[in-house]
Amino acid sequence: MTLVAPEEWRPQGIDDLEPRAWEALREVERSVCVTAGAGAGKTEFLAQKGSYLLETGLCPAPKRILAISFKRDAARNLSDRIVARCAPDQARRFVSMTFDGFTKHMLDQFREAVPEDFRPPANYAIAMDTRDERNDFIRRHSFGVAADRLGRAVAECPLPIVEVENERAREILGPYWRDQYEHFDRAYLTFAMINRLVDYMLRTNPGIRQALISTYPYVFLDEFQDTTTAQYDLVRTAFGRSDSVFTAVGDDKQKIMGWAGAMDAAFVRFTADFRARCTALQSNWRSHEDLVAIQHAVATRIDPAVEHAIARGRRTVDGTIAAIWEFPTREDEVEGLAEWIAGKVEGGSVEPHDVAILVRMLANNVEDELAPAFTRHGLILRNVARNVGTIAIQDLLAEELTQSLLPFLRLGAARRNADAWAAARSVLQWLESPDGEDEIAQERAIARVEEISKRLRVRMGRQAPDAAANVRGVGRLALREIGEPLIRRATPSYQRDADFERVLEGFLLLLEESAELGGTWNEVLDRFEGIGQVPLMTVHKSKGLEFHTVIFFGLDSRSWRSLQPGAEEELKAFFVALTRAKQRAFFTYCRGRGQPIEWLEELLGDLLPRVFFV
DNA sequence: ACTCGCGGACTTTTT
DNA sequence: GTCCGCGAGT
Repeated sequence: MTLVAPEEWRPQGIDDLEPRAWEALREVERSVCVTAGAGAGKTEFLAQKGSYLLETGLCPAPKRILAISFKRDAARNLSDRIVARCAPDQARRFVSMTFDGFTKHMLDQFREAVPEDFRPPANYAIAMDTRDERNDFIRRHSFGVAADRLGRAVAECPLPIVEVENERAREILGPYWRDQYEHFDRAYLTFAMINRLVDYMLRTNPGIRQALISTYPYVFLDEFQDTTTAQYDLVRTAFGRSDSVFTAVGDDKQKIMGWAGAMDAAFVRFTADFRARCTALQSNWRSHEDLVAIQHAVATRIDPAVEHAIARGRRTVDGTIAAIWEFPTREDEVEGLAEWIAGKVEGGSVEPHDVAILVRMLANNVEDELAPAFTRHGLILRNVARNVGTIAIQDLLAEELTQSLLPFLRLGAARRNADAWAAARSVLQWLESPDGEDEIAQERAIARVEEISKRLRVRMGRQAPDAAANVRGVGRLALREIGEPLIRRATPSYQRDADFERVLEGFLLLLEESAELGGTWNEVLDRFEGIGQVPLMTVHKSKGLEFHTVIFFGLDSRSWRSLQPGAEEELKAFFVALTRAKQRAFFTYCRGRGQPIEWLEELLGDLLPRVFFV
């Protein structure tokens, strides 16, 4: 394998990196802490740095890079970018995992090394850490604690429990761990527990820690601002005071997970503990200049020392690009919103799926409220958090099953679809060798894609998507042709029948539902993917996404806690909503639902004018 | 039957 | 920060 000299290495797929990104990329001796604001190209930066380390041999075989993300699609996205750039034997040494994937992997590999007092049995199961389950425990033992506090305590108290200082926590956590191990048909571990077990195991086994350090001289941490105390403790136990070089990337201005345990001042602590050098990327590739100016005004309120981002997006719309829309009543607000979107869509200036409706919370309730008005205006609202069966639409679309079946269904619907071809081929590649071990022959892959899509084309040509049975049948045929056992083997979470069935049933239900309005197979698949529909989601779910136009619905104190100074994360949530927009951002509000926006006017002045609807 | 005060939920990811 | 439900008290 030929290596590139570090000074000759160039980024791939993009023209160039900004100077700050170059510096952070070339820093391979010392840990770096990179603040990547909205639209700064966080994932792209990590992908470039990964390629740099692998292609220059700065991370030589058999050493590896460990990249830790929070969400599965973020981990996969990063890994895909590395695979697209690097030679297979290099890409294989880039280990991109979720935090929970990494800790579970560690526990499974080194379970025997966990001290006996807390060693879980080999056949433990994963418990979803729901509020209901915690409340069930609290009721059974008559403890007077809130479910959220219990969850926090489990995550924050290191093992062994006898050494926990807080007496009350000790009293509750002892029974909690015992219950999880013994109360049910077998041991059920939550990810927070697994985190603590691995931390305990590493503290008591310096040899394993050494092996870990020597395997991973480089560690990437994505979305660092959301790291929980438990995760941070584990990272420090594993890699603190070692030579491993960290690249932590995130944006403290977008820290909106504090209520779920995200650590305060993560960047400050990290910088101190890992003697990291801090830098901030300057570009915003997402939004245009006028939006960036507004974003900056809010950013300054969050962090007075923040630099002004350099807007790299081009403005393509005329007129007002940001405003507060004020309506007399909630009904007017709903109607005005639907009418405005319908007008823009009919005018052809924007696609429905590029206009996002963001809410502070309770998206399901808002869906019920908005849907009738949207229907009247010929729009389809898509609440991405809505469950089909027992899985949320947004999660379903990111599932391996969906990602595997959809390209083939697309090819079944239309022969010419270059994107679907490429996607279908990479699905087969991944199924045949999930670890990228041996390349399947190009011709064979092409032949199989052709063979499978031809069978689907025949069936889909014969049967229009007009009966539920047809639609389900085609979905199942795609699964059979590609190979259910193959898909299940390649995806750890599909090993259990119940988990796989849950995703498959969701897939078939959404497909069925997408066919209810009739049309061609391609139209059905568009509807399945949400093309032509207006997405609705909470600000939290919108994190990391971007839309042409963003409309925040309900900027009132009933759904939005005080935006007063001090309610830091609320302001940050407002910032996250604002920064999802590429072109336009509006905030709706109706009189008689509180007056939370005074400070906004004071802060943004003419930048965010109020527009009165009657 | 009513009020008052208190506490909890809201916002989410993960094999 | 606000809403909702619950139990205690009138």
